[in-house]
Parts: sequence; structure tokens; C-alpha cells
Amino acid sequence: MVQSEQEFLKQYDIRNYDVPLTTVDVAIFTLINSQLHVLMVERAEHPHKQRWSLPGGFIDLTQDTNLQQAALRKLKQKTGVKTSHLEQVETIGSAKRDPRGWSLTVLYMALIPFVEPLKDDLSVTDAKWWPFEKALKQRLAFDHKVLLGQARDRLRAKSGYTVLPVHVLTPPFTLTQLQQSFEELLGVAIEKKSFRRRIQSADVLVEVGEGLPEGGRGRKAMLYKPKPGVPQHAFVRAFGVDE
Amino acid sequence: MVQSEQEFLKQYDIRNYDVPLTTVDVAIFTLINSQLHVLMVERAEHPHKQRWSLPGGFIDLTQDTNLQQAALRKLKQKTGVKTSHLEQVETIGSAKRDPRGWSLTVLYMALIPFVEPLKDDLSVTDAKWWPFEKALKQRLAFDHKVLLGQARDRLRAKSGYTVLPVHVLTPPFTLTQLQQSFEELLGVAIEKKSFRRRIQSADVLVEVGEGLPEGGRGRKAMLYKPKPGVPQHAFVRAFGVDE
DNA sequence: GTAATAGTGTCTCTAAGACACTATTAC
DNA sequence: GTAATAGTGTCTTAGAGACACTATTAC
Repeated sequence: MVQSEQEFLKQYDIRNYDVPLTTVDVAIFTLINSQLHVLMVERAEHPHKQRWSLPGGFIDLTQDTNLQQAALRKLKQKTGVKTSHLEQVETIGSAKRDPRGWSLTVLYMALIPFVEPLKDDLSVTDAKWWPFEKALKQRLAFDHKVLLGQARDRLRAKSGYTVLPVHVLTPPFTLTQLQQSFEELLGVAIEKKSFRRRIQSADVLVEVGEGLPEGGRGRKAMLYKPKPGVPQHAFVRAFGVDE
Repeated sequence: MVQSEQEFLKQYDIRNYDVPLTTVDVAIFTLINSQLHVLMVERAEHPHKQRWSLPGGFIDLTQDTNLQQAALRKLKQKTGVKTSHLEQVETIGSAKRDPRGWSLTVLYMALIPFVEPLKDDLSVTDAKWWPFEKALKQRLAFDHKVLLGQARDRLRAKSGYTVLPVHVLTPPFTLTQLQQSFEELLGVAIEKKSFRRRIQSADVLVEVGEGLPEGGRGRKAMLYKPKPGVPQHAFVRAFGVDE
């Protein structure tokens, strides 16, 4: 019997197949007092009820037109933030990571300037910014400790050859503040001149007047904001990779 | 009513939820006559029956313990190759990419030395190596043209700052052959001395005697094979990024 | 003036790029 | 010898790193 594609589609029903459980999780990073923080939520539902986890959940097959949209929806739901740096990190899937069965999660990472977390969400009993290291030490839901680590690794690596860290500051900011962000996300100190040379050559900032120096004492500092749609600038050489 | 996690899991059935269709696809690359080729299969089944597509398909919830395993299984099924470079590229999902409904695919990329494709697979009427550019011009199934492009982009980028191209050659090979591989995967010419300096500093090859020069004329060339488990060497600077 | 922070000048060092050179082979 | 390919020597260049220097402010 030869079957047309139309006929095939008519009788196709995904429920006849064993499929994995699919979710999207987002590691949302920001800087608070020059310290890396990650937004975590406390689960209101089984499994792993009451444990802290990354914001995330199922794809809404009617609302979400694509994966990025699904991740963006999670981000907005927890922060109100609509645009920011959002990138896919990795997809993790295995038979064991969720007690409900074979499960797969698409991990995203977002960088945003600080905002208070929104809490109008029933699937969650609390939402708050954790200092990154402290979050890592919690007993998290599922394999979210591993996911946090992967997002952190990506963040560190890309901070070395892109201008990603501009996304975690609330403009306007000084170059000293920006350097501190780079250093915190990179995990190593950067030489001041090297840093400034690079930022200048990347051409991603706009001057917006002068402001107070760090600590309130000393020479006034130039203030900057990111150029609209900060170009995805990639440098040929990476920072802080010497032995 | 308070419900324990055990009770919750007992009554949980994924079939009560709308979930996306989930697949794994693998862009398998090799070099044939110094030309980049990609392994494609002709679909035996709806949808998109008889169109060429990337090897891939559903996760086997009982056989595959995790995602990487699923990708490895696809690779082995089509090539017999069990180990090689295999890395995740990106996960693409949308409501529209598959006529059966909301679908998501985890795209992998593999690099292997040339082997004849295996064809003992019922879901497929043919399997063959296509020159990459020619494959891109075919009318492919689903959004596989986009997937091919993403895998190609990743391949090009990583060939600039890693030793990835060592994986597409059948050892032993000469440095000239290896340079040609790098150039083909990168898409730009590399200066001979720069190339040799870098390969030497990466320390990923072992000498295995002497062989004929390229074209059969001229001085004999040293032959090499990759060191076992070729280290994931990343250079601080990228090749061929000048303007 | 001093202390503190912002910002620059300039040398060194590493590794890519350019390119001419030597080495080895077949004929 | 010539032609062809393998492989090296060495200068230039770009950009990170080091670090001392100047500039501007509050006090």
C-alpha cells in the first residue's frame, strides 16, 4: 500500500510514541555589588518540591513559536525583562535526570542588569537572586547543579573574547565598573590598559556624560552606555589565557 | 491535600501532556579528495519521503541512556564508526519545522576519517557522502538546510582555534595534507610556517615514518598520526581572522 | 599640599603573517 | 642540471601584559 504524505499525517499521533519529557531552563545572571548572582526559584510542585532550581519548565506548544521564544517567556515571567543577552548553552538529556522518566532540557543563559525578581507565578513559592557560589552549594533540584556549572563555564569563556559582560550592568557605568564586571565574570584580573584598549577597539560603548569616581573620591569618570544592539564582537585573542 | 513525591510520580503520565516531537540529527563530515563531504540519507518514510536529510531520528528511550549516546548510535548506524569527534552544535525547535507538529531536534556534528556508508537501515533508501556545497543545494527534508549551515559554521569557527581538522584524515598523513584539511574546513588559506608552528606547539601528532610527497614528486614527507585522544587544544589566537 | 581614582605612554613579549631561503627527491 | 615538494630562518605586525606616568578631583 502506498500512502501519501497527507494520509500519513492524518493518522499520525505523537501519543503513540514514547517521547522524552522536554523542558527549557534558563540561568539568568546579573551583577549585584560587583558580585555574580544567579536567579533561582523554589519549586512549588513535585518532583523535588521545595528545592531551589533554575527558572524553567515545559514548552507551551500553543504560545511558544520556537525554542528561543520559550526561553524568552521564562525570562520575562521571572524578571519582566524582555530583551537582553540570551543564548543557548547546551541540551542535556538522559533517562535518569528526572524521576518522571527520560528527560531532556535545553539550557539557556541570560545576562541582564539587576531587577527585582517577579513572584507572580504559581509553580514557584519563591524567587530570588543567589550569589553564584552560594547557589552552587545548595541542594538543587534535578541536575541543576551541573547546569549551573555549564552556564558558568560558558559565561567565563565568552567573557574572555567577547564584550558579554556589558549586559550585566545598569547603564550608565564607568570603565572601572565595566572592568570589574569583566573580572568578576572572567574570574581573573585584567590589566587596566589592555582592558581599555580592547573596549575602545570594540567600539560598543557611547559616552553619556561624566559621573562620580568609584568610592566617591578622585577624578570624575566618563560614563558610558552600550551601543544599541551591542554587536556580537569577537576578539581574535582571548584575555587571561597565559600560563 | 498534601501529596508525597512518591504518590505524585505514581500518577504521573507524560501522555497527559502536550510535548514536542524530539529527534537527534548528526551532520557527519569527512574529507574526500581534500574536499569537505557530508553524509546524507534518503528518507524511506513520511514525512518528506524520498528527500535527502541528515542522519538522525528519535531517541530510543530504552536503548539510549543519554543524548550523546543517542547521537553516537546514529553515527555508528550509518558509518560503523564508534569513536570520533562528536559534539553538540545547537538545538532547534519550533511549531513549524515538522508537519507532524511542534518539533525539536538536537543537532550534533561528527568528524571522521572516510569510510563507506552503511546502508543496512530500513528507515532509509540510500546513504551517501555529498560534497558539502552540493548537499546544500538539494531540496532537503525539514529545515535540514539550516542545520547543515549551522554545523558548517561551527566547523569553520572551531577549525580556526582548535585542531579539529585532524579528525577528518585517515592516518598516517603529511603536514601538507593536514594543512589542506585545515584550509578546506576553514575556508581560507593558511601560511605554511604559521601552520607548522602552531601544529608543533599543540603537540597533538606523533611521527610514524616517512612517505611520498604530495603529487609523488619532490622531497619525502614525514608522516604523522594523531596522539591518542587528541587533546581538545584551544589556541589563544584564531587563524585567518584578519581583515 | 595628600590621597584617591581616572586615564595615558610606551616598552616587552607572544604568536600570526610574509616571504625568502635551504633540503631532498625524481627525472 | 631542473622541477617539485618539504621544511626552516627571520623580519614584520597586532595586540596583550607590565608598569610608570600624568590628570583631576575632594579634602
